[in-house]
Amino acid sequence: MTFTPASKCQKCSLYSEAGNFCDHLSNQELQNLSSESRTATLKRGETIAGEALKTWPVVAIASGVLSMQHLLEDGRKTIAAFFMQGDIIDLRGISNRNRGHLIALKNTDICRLSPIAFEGIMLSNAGAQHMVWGNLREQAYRAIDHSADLAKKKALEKLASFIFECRHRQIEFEIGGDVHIPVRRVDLAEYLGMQPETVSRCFRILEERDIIDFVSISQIKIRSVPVLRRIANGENTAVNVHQAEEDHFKVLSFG
Amino acid sequence: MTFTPASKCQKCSLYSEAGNFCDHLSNQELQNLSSESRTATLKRGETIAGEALKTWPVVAIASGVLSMQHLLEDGRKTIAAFFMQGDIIDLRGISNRNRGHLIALKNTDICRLSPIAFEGIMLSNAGAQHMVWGNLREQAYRAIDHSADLAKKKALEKLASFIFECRHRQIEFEIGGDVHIPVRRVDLAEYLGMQPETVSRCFRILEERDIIDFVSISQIKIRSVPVLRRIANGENTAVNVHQAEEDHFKVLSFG
DNA sequence: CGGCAAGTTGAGCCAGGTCAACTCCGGTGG
DNA sequence: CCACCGGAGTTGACCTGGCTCAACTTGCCG
Repeated sequence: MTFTPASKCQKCSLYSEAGNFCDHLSNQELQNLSSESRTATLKRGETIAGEALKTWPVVAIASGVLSMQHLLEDGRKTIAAFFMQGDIIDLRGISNRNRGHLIALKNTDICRLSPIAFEGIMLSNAGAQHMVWGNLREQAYRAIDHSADLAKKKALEKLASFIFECRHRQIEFEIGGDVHIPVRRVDLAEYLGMQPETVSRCFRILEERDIIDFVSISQIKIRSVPVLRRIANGENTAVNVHQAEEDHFKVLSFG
Repeated sequence: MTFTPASKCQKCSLYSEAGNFCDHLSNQELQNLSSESRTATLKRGETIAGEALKTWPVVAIASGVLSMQHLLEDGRKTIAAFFMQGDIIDLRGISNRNRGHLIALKNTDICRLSPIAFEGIMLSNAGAQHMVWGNLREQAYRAIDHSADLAKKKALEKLASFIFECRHRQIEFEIGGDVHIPVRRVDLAEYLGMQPETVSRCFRILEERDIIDFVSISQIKIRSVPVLRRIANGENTAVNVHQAEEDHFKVLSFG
């Protein structure tokens, strides 16, 4: 029952798609890392147990979506971050404080990397180090940007930002122009700090104003990138186009 | 006019305080890094020019507070993250997108590290790599936690969380028990995504309920850590103590 | 084709935003 | 030493965006 690395790695996107972590490794490194690591598939709603994270604090995502969820005492739930294909989550030295839980939002393939093998590669393989370092920086600045979105933006603006975030993160060569929303409305609401009802209403507003079209519930087409961009950037004029029209009608009815 | 590393480094906290970056370097590394790097002092409100960040994208903070600020088109401003002593900000490959600006919130000493020297150290010095890696992870998870705070917490809960964040980040051996708020009310409001007026009101509520005391405007004493913790964790019972009393009065006046 | 989860729509309400007035405090100059 | 100033913080009164709750529609799966 000895597996060669190839058997589990060759069909894994972390190895087979350029730019991902395992793509940077030498055969020797891959062989070693592979034999010391454990793959798993999580179904939607499943979480990675806290115990498992202590011995396996480094998790690479091969496909799907993982979320970092925080739960308040009274049941309010927040999705603080999304992790997708290619992201490497390094929780070493973090588990002791009351961090959130890693929960799958759809079926998700992960690979728990051996911390020792991982650390060794990080010291000896400049290319791999560069990639992981860049990924972590990306995670950090993504979280910082997300904080900025949550802090002062209105619901519509947050949703517009989110659509751009999806577009930016999805693999380029997908269906031309369309943006894929990879999570349910509820998850989206928890990520953006709003209610599912509000998400629904805001989508409808964007649709009514011909800024986006729905191809399916999770697939949208941006009809006017500039307008959506201006909304995301908090430009009042963009949000108030509709408002201005209403004012116009009021003036008419008064005259 | 040749400076020995000692002249500018020996009085710098990045070198002199244990655990910071330069403390991990060999004399040779320090000498090299020092001669290739540039120190500077920013006054409150001053920013690091975008141009400078392209050639000097790695900034270490020796003292003071830097903020990452995002500006919306209509003037709304957000502080997305704080950076303090010991933090290393690595903006390589980030400046192209519309990230925020680095603005000092008080007089701040920084050191712009030579990217080349920095990269070299990261590849050869395991201890330094470990420290920087840990610091970046800390930044990432701090931002993720902050997102969780912003998303679903109420004003009072956010403020309580912030007090704990301050307590956690300040150097341990400071004035016993007191928590130092290192920024102005306005900055705090921008960080927590609320109005300065609301910050003020919430501080007053915490004070009225004997949960905190003000030693000075920027120095508070936590009188009940458990209660403050419960508020920060979003436990309704903690927030509603006051509410319950009011209900009681209502019942009385009705009877 | 029933049953359940996900999403949408509507009506009412409240936490916190907004605006304006006021206090407090450290610095400055006569 | 006091008068003055400007920036920071506080307080009060009012108003609204988005939360809440409840009913409804839609779509998926066995």
